[in-house]
Amino acid sequence: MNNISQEDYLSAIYRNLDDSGEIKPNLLAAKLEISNAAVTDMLRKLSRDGFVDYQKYKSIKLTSEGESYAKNMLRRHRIWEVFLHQTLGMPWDKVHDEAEKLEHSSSDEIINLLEEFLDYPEVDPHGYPIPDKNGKMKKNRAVVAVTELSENESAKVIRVNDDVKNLLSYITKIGITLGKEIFIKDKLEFDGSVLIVIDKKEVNVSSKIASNIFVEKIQQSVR
Amino acid sequence: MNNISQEDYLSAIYRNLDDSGEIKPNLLAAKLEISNAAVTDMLRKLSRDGFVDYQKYKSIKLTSEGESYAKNMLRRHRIWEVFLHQTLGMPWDKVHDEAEKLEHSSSDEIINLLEEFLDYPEVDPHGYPIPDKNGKMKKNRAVVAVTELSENESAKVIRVNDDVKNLLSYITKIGITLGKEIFIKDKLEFDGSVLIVIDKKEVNVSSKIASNIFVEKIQQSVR
DNA sequence: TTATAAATTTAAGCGAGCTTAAAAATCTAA
DNA sequence: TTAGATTTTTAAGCTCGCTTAAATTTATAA
Repeated sequence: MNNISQEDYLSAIYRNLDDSGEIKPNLLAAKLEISNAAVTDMLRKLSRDGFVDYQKYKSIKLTSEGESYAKNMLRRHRIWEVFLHQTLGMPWDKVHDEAEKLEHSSSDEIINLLEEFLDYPEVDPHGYPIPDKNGKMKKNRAVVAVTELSENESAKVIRVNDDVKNLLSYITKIGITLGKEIFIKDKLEFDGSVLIVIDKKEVNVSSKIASNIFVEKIQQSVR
Repeated sequence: MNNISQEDYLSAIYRNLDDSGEIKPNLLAAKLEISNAAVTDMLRKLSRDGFVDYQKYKSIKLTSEGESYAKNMLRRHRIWEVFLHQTLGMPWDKVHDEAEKLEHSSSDEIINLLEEFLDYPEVDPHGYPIPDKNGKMKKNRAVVAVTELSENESAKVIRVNDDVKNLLSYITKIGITLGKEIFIKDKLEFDGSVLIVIDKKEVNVSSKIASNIFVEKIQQSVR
């Protein structure tokens, strides 16, 4: 390919597919923050080049070629994120934007060398799995959003959505990192927010934020 | 700035300034492999934006802002080269092209972190000095091209031009690396080529290549 | 000095990727 | 079922960075 714009489209499509593996042009336009008309335009090109299945007024699917390409972009992105965070010590709420630029400018050769240097990491700094050279990717661990937890449950943070603007920097402020234990002290019906305990401090977290933090429940030990 | 094309122009201008700190549009067009007309076009924009001093039909100069910008691009480029070669083990004849892409996609923050990680390298893998954060750069070491050596002189390779296509991969084939000692066995008048000894093997090197290899003479010990 | 060559600019035009506005198709809810 | 809302496409137009061709300026060499 060799085209930043087309790569961005493929990435955005892949990241936002619905349960049936499709995405509507309208949502894609919103994610890319461009007009619907521009999306229509580009879809014709991506279709012409064999990356998407596209028919007028229909939802968009990726062809298998498009999917491999998108998955490879995801691989590049996440490997760069690991490098930036782990090797260079960049905070996890900054690596997404930087990786977004780097992923367009690096050959597969660099990515493979980086992967080796990093000793084949399995997840990025936000807990998302990294596709291997052949596009194989571990399934996301079976996690639930914090909104799904009940009162008095404890859980361990496994993954955090890195796609939503400013979410991460807020999450960082209240002390959440991967692996951290949290305790649900209270769930507030009227706005869906959750009162959680982190590091012995109580924080009220809005439902929007809680729905983007994914955890594994910790079995309460019987005393 | 935030513009790959303009960054490429500034880099190319800076890298190819003549002794009086100027470059002609014609040469710039050749280096960038585009038409003279395109250069004229872009020069107006770079001038409008305060990066170059430009008057119709005159040679191009960089403003101080343009020079800082270009020097920073050089810094980014060379730090990436060191990383690719030293940390990832990429051959020195491949790092230039890869760094050319990465240099446009990395914030100063990444570059500064990389520099620290690499422990403040002074030269890139081809022996060129790396500007520091403030744009300060060690002078190139006082070297001479291999074409300047006389018969029976020994010398140590200090720097190699990384700008000329395919030069490096050829140089690598005949065994030249930074720090390597060479011995001038013969100079052939009729074509300017040089017969040099590397690792006890004799190689005839054309004057074009020899003029791009820079060395320090080694004082012959008196026996 | 001047004719010719070379360099540079101007002019017209092209494709990519975007925009807004209007038209057409599809969805949704009474 | 259908009217109104929403989504999608089409159409026209913009900027950017490039091209080729022609015009103009500058450099060179007889």
